[in-house]
Amino acid sequence: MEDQEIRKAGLKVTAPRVKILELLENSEQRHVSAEDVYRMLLSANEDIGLATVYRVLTQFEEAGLVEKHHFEDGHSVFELNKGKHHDHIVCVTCGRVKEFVDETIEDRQKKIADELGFQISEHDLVIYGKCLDDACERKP
Amino acid sequence: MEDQEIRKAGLKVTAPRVKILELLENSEQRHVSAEDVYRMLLSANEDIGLATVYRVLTQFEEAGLVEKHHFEDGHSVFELNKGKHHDHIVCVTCGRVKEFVDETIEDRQKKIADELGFQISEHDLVIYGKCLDDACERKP
DNA sequence: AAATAAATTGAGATACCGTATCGTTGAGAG
DNA sequence: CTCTCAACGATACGGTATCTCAATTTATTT
Ligand SMILES: [Zn+2]
Ligand SMILES: [Zn+2]
Ligand SMILES: [Zn+2]
Ligand SMILES: [Zn+2]
Repeated sequence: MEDQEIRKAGLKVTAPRVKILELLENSEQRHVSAEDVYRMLLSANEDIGLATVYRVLTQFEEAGLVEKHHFEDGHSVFELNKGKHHDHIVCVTCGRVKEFVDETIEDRQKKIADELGFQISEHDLVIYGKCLDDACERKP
Repeated sequence: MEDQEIRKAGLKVTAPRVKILELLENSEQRHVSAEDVYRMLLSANEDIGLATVYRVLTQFEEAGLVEKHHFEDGHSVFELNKGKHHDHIVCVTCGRVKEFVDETIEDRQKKIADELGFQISEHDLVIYGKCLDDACERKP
């Protein structure tokens, strides 16, 4: 269960942590903000404070359970760590997010960092555009 | 002078706009935050409000005079628009920023957007790492 | 199972970046 | 020069995220 993962991360097993991890694993959307999580918890009648949501997500990030990304629209989004790196393409209209991996891009970045004298630690690549999905429309 | 550029952008030529544009053109650092600009203006004994700095930078961005980027450390940074697109590599220790252009990466992104059904509008690629500069150390 | 020490929680206060408001000032057209 | 409206500075405000703190809960030790 989730209990094991939480324990393995060096954290005590508490109701909020279990609920949030469950939620991330079962969520329709892979990429969710802290507010998204908070609202989902409210819908599920879970009495968990917003501060706790931020705290737990941050702890999960530090433990490597989740990753945090900054998209342009303002707030951070979190996603379960799948283990393999990927980048994102985001629809500027409907917010849909897709993931991709391109080894060529990855390799070029290593080369660039090398040439410019940087020991690369990570990178963020986000492509923004308009998706061609039929149901694409601005969110309320 | 700067007056021409501002006029060409469709904006009235006012002291704050001229001062801020001068500052961007003469600044040691190409990539500066609104707060940076504000502090530099204070140092130069210019009596310009922070709200005006934000306003003017935003107007410059809308006019295409400057570009705005989000790095991970929190606040936005602005830079004069050089006309040609480039990406950034940022030192996580000292904050040094270098620019690069890689046509291979640019091409791959177009291809990816195409394959995933997105009409690409822009992208943000930032590499983070530790620079090998002698004077690299965490800022106060 | 009860006691204990330490970590975690929720509510609210607080911090931070950036924007909106508003009365005053000043650019620039006529 | 006059007049009009954009732009200004100060300050209040908004949204996201963090901090504080008393009360609770966990997990370990009797
Ligand atoms: Zn869309
Ligand atoms: Zn992802
Ligand atoms: Zn740049
Ligand atoms: Zn450095």
